[in-house]
Amino acid sequence: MGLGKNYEGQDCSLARSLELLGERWTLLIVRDALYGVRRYGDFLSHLDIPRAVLSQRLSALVDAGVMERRRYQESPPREEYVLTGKGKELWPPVLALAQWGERHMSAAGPRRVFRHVPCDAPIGAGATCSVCGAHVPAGEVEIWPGPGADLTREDPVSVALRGPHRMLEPLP
Amino acid sequence: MGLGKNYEGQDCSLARSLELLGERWTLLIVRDALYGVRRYGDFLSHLDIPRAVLSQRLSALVDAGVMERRRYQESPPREEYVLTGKGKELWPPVLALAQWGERHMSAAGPRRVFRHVPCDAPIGAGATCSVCGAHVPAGEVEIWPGPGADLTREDPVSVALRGPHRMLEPLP
DNA sequence: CGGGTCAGTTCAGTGAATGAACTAGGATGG
DNA sequence: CCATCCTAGTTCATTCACTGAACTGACCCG
Repeated sequence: MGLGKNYEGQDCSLARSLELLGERWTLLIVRDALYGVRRYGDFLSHLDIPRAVLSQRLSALVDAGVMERRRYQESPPREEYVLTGKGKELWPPVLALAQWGERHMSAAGPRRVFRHVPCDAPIGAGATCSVCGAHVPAGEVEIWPGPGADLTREDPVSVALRGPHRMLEPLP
Repeated sequence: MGLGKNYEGQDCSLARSLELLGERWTLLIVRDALYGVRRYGDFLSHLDIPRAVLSQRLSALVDAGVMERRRYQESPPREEYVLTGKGKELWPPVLALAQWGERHMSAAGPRRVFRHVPCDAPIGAGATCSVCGAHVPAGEVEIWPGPGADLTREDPVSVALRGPHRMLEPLP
């Protein structure tokens, strides 16, 4: 998507968001990051994204302050990408889009189920807990495979997500 | 975005949604439709979108059951595009993305303010009313210009949005 | 030294977006 | 009745972005 090139005339915060997030692949990268994916190679194998695009998108997310690139070992030097606070706040829109897709685009039932850990209760509309009713931050969410989950993928991230997993905890 | 071409390997409802909604311009068209825009020419002048792209996107939205194309006058024959129930349910994700943009991408303050009409109260996170706490459907929302609004645009939709407007009501 | 891994970059080919011009059905006005 | 205008598109050449494959470079292991 033409970064900064087009949506500029739009008098709308949605357009501001989409200049960054509306690019192909970008929201899927953020979703994976929320799940806990941190390494270049894991994004690559889980998303099946061209390497050049992944590099460009990660740089854009870092430049926008949504992710942070940091060295997690010195020898050999290895970088990881983690969400900043700004990035973690993308959890409600990502969930809202996923829930819409689940209701309207997914025939086989939910692929993933999200639970509020303190309440051990499912999460409903607007990222609120169905028991305590509070807005649930990403860190209090556990991801479970749902009935519509695809069990054929063999990349490390897909394999790790066959069991429950706390969101934002490193994966795999 | 490669419709049906790429995100297919993705085991995720978000990817299903993005195959349709992740294409350039599509969510902005949905936003305008939520505001009440219905006619080809109004989308065109408000969005500054190439005609060919608008035609393709509207067709895709109609094919996906998000919008409905219908004749609103016979002579001369004129078509309008209105959101279906499935389309109106995109209001929570659209709002969530716009709110994120407002918090993190908009320096000048909110461009638009949304109010829950029965309660006359602002709408908060998760498309819930800040007074009654209920989930607010798009039809109960009124749009007001906010402090960051751009008052220089002169297309009919921008002009109409300088005053308050009930969402989904025909615009302009 | 040879082979392997990780994290990228480079590059040619393809497909989509863009803007301008064109089309078509009907209304409007003199 | 002819010229012009309006709305809603389609067509087309150009530009741009995405894609997949190959390549680079830093480092480790045996």
